[in-house]
Amino acid sequence: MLDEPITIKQLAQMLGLAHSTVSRALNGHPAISEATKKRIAEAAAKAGYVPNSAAQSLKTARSHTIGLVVPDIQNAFYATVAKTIATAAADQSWQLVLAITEDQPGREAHAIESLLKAQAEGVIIVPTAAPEPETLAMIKRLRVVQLLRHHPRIESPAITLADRYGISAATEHLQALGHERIGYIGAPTAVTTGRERLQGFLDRFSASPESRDEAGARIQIGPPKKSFAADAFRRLLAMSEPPSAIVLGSQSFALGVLLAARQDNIRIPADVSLVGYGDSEWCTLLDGGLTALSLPVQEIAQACVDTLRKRLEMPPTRKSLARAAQPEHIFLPKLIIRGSSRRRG
Amino acid sequence: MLDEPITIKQLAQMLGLAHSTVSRALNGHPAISEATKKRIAEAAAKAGYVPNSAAQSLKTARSHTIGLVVPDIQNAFYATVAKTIATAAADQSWQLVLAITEDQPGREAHAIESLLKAQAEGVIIVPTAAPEPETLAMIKRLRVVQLLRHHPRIESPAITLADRYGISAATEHLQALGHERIGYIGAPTAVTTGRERLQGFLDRFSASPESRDEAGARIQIGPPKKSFAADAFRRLLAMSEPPSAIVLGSQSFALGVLLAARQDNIRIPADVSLVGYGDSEWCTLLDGGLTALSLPVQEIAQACVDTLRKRLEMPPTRKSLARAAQPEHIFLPKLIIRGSSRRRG
DNA sequence: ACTGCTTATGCACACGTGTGCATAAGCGTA
DNA sequence: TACGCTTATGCACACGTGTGCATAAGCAGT
Repeated sequence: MLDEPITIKQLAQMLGLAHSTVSRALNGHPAISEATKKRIAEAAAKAGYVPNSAAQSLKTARSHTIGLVVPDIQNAFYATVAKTIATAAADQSWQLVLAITEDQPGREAHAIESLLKAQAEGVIIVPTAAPEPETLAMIKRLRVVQLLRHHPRIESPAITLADRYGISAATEHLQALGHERIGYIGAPTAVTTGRERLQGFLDRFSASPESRDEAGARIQIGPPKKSFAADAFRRLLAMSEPPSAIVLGSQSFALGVLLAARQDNIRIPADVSLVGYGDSEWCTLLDGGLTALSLPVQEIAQACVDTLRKRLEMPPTRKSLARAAQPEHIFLPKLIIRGSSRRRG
Repeated sequence: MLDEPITIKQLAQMLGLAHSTVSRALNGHPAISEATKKRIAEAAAKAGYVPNSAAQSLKTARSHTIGLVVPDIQNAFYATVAKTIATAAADQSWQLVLAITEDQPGREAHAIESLLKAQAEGVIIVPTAAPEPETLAMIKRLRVVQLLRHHPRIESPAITLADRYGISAATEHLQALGHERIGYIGAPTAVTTGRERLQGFLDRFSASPESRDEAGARIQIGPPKKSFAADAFRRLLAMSEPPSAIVLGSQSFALGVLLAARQDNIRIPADVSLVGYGDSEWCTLLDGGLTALSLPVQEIAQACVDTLRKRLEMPPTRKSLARAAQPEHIFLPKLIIRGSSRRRG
């Protein structure tokens, strides 16, 4: 900003050439002699010439821009995804535009509109529970890959987790340890992930209507915040027949529950067994560690990149894009058994 | 991509108007009647018209783009900064371009060049230890705010931490508890932060050359990785006269050290006292918690945004920008005393 | 000398948008 | 009717870049 940027025309004038020749030389056009190319390249470097990508985008209709739209970058899962995508983007000379929705459809709409204006070539998005109709219309005009959540009205490949299976396995693990009264703290069911996970929990109580009703009474659904987890945990333990084990349905809950337990002098697993959702780096720091569903974060992030890249290479016909709109990758969470789950004693 | 984007000309043609009239109407120009404005706005919404920001940038010489260049987005500190900046960016209708350097000058160069091409209006950067000369030249042409680190050859305001003071206070705390043999695990001194922190540690041993030499022998410098922290911790404890307390000089070290201690059955603080750098969310999860230097992350992130915004409003004259190049904000870390530091017994 | 072929370069236009200037329409006043 | 003033709209150009086409130069073959 201090120095006005140099344009290709000025550079050409300095060299006594037409700007078209300079353009071709810098883009490696075969019709320009090596000697001229070299001379131009050196002058460009010396003058600090940098092409204006707005002009390039306008002319070539290629923005070299991709978008990443996530609810929360402070979440370790999304941070890992962001890192993987940012690295891949740099390798491909893409520009990565980051938008954080905090699960608010308004912010989501803003992000998508901005990416549409910028003619983004691809977008990786974790959709909110209820995107605005305008947002859905705009998303149709972008090449999208959905991550984790899968909104029914967004036609695009989706990279998802077998959440229902995972929570079901976690619950089964507790049942196998003799626990009968099992609680569940889960994220809102407005999004697919929340629904799937709750369903996975309920699946383990489908034997009789009574057991199902009983399990239903020990369900706490709320926002993925530490504070909610702590409150929900205390509510569960305050029941007349409190659970002897609890399944957590979101990454964000483990810490809140553990801190509440520590404050209230509840011993894990002596008083309550616990299964968390998603490994945290501090999982092994507790005595005995936290039993948890481990998510293949790296693999998921890589799948995002690979899927997006494949999608970018596709011809932009309605047919081929629609054909590839089926969910492509479903990853399995893996139950890692550590010290926080123990046979009911 | 499925539907070709609609241009303002097509929209104008549909309405039987000149595209200039449509442009003025959409931008709220006073010379267009309210009735016409309304008609145009409705048609635009109906047709899903979205202006091409490349063309807008080209014409108006405003990119509405800012950049964030950080070493590592998985680090909680940078994640918080990213969140704050992303939120502010959305509020201002800026587009946020994220680049991750992993402290590699090559990646940094790539990021800066990309932002320069995109005519970014402002950049928040954590510079690497040794930016390439070309990178420095390019940075001169952008409006920059430096974060945490302060490279001497980058003329720009910097938001920094009083690292030397902080580590010095942490060391003093341990000395006040009767510890004499104190170890230090620190990040490389090629960057300002690493140097300042080490200096803060050494400051507490400047009484005599002997004490200084002795302290120097208990210093471990290496990459900010958990694995290095664990190794360094073990090396310190394997000394013939091992330290009774250790100061950690980077966020990334606490977890590595704690896990190594757990594996080796070293009790904290019974065997070794510990002071960490930076609060982690799990700090209070340990028995008694981790004594640590708490960083005002929120405030720092907000200062970045405020400083950048102020800088963007400045007239682009060399003088006014240079005048504002002095470091503007220095934040104080605050020592939070928890259970991991105890009187030497 | 003329033709044909390759190589190297310039001219002119296009991309989608914003904006200074000119123009047209409407309307009241002399 | 002619004039001036306001209001509403269109024309034409510019932003920086890439590219089809034309042109110029060089050179070999008839």
